[in-house]
Amino acid sequence: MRVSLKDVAERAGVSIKTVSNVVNKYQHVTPAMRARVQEAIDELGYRPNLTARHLRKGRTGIIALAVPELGNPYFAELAGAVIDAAAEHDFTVLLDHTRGEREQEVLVSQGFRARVIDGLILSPLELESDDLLGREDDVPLVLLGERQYNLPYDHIAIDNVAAARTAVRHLIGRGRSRIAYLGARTDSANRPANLRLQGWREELTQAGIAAPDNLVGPVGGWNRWDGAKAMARMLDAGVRPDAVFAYNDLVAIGAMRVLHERGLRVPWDVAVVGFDDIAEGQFGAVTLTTVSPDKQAIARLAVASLLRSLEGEAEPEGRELTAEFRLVERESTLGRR
Amino acid sequence: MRVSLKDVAERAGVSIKTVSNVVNKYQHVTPAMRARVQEAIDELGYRPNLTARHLRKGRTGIIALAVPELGNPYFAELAGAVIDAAAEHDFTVLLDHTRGEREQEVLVSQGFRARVIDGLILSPLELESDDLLGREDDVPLVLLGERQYNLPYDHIAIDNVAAARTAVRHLIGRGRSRIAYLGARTDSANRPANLRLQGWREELTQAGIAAPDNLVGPVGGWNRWDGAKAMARMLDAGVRPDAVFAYNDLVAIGAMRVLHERGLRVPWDVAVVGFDDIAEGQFGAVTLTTVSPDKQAIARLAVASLLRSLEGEAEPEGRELTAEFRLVERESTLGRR
DNA sequence: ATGAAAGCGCTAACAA
DNA sequence: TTGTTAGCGCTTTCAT
Repeated sequence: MRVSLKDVAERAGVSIKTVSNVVNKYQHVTPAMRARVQEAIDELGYRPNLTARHLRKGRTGIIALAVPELGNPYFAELAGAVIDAAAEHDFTVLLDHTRGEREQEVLVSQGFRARVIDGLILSPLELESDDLLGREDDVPLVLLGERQYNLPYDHIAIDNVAAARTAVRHLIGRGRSRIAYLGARTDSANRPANLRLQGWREELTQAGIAAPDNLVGPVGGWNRWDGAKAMARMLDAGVRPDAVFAYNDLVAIGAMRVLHERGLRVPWDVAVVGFDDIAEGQFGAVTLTTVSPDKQAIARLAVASLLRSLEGEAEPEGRELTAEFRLVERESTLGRR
Repeated sequence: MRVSLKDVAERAGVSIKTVSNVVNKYQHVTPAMRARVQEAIDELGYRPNLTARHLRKGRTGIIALAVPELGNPYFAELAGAVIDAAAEHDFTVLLDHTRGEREQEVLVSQGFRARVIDGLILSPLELESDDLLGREDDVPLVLLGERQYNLPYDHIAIDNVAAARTAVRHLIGRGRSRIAYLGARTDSANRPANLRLQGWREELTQAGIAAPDNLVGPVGGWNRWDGAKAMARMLDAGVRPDAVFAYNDLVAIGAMRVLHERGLRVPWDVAVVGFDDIAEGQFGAVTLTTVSPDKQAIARLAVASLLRSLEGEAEPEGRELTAEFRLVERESTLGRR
């Protein structure tokens, strides 16, 4: 069996408390005593049992992060940022994925698998407000992403409408006028407004440019294939945009592949702007102009929000916390330099 | 404070044990009693404290996975597979990343951050055998990846030499004769043999094709930029391969970008084969031929290995466990169909 | 500065 | 079938 505090105490001929004091770097221990205990610790190869410590303290030092899927580089990169942000506060991260399925998201929010945690960061895709309304779990929760909820949980995102408008404005500035939006989810009727779609519409309207429905491409998901299919469908329908603003980089990349297959040149025939600034967009035959959310800031804000509820024991407030974004201009709108 | 078993027991007017029996779905409980206890549980909103259970059972149900970085889609996709494989056995996954830094890898292997775990899956990049030799941590460990160690820990990988040979054979079959290898790490002198490089050399030699040193491109890392720099350096040196076998897909993608910039057409001027089969390779202007390791199998084997040491309490054996791979042929060697 | 002892919430051996 | 009780290993008053 593993050595415990008691074993060390016996070996050193002192009480458990003293050993505990040494382990926890308590101030008032005589150097001699400290050395003696340390020797016993080293000899026995003692390592504290964190589970016991957690039970006693009521904290585990673990926070969970649940994202739709790690195969989406945005979430993988975000997860990396969260791990780093958590580590700064000596927290470690339990990772789960929901496949973007509502049922999975609900389970996670209720603490289905990860009940050993001090807090939960959830990035929902399908979750509805109602699902969180009767939440029984008392673990602090913070929400990430474009979806908006009117709930007593902090929500962290960038200003999606402003970001979308920035992207569309950039395209207009490059002389485009038939700007498509790729990535509308029209499958579920009562789905709340898509903020990026809204931003697209607002900016076009303000510029006095038409925003017809046939320039809005619906998708079944937000991956490369979904983008490819949506782009193909639009072109097959005879619609010929001179620019595409995609829900995210993956959709944009899928769309670019189809444009390439059809002999349409990016950006000359069709300019493309994505969203997320995943590393993949910096390579490929045509690098991708994209909205770059500050992932580090999002991660830091999320962890800080959790820490806040953890320390204050205050009631959750449902604050809207906003991270910065910037437009990164690359070849898919500028062309090769 | 949270409700505990005791609270429920009092409320229901039964003993703690009975409540525990109900919670743990113990067989021999009368339906009436079960209903009564369940009612109390629901009324009080009782949720078991897993930390206490863990302390008692000596197990946490958590395994840790440490990869170099989640920004590399291969590791992100692998992490997803591990999460799924672990979930099948009711384990959750704590994720950590090492940035491929030896020091971080050592810390993780010693249980630096994640000491609340039942097992550890580590995918090392820089770690040396010596680092693991004096390992104090008694948590079961399993190693992943190309590096080979002669240590009493299970190691899971595909047959890297065979995989590399398959890739090179494919290129030879496409009529290529000046096949470069991109991704040699020559920075640390005493680095063990690079199995993929070895496979490249073996296959060329067997085919009676020269394998000169100037066709071996050294890299500083295994990301897209490293691939781009290595490719550029080789071309700048006046070396003109007609094919490139890259250490992984990211290096291949970086190389393809440079080839594109220089007006060299893939696959006509230069064919490219990668390694990992990340989703990104299926898109882009030219889809990527690649060696596809069975990530699900790797994940399953890793989890199974951990479970084995957990249950058997047997001494670690240092088995070599091999997952399958296959070559996925795409446009970067076949051209557009 | 150090020790004694209670107890965090749970499981499991033993009793009834 | 259900109850009693002894810890799992640690932290933390309260004494000394």
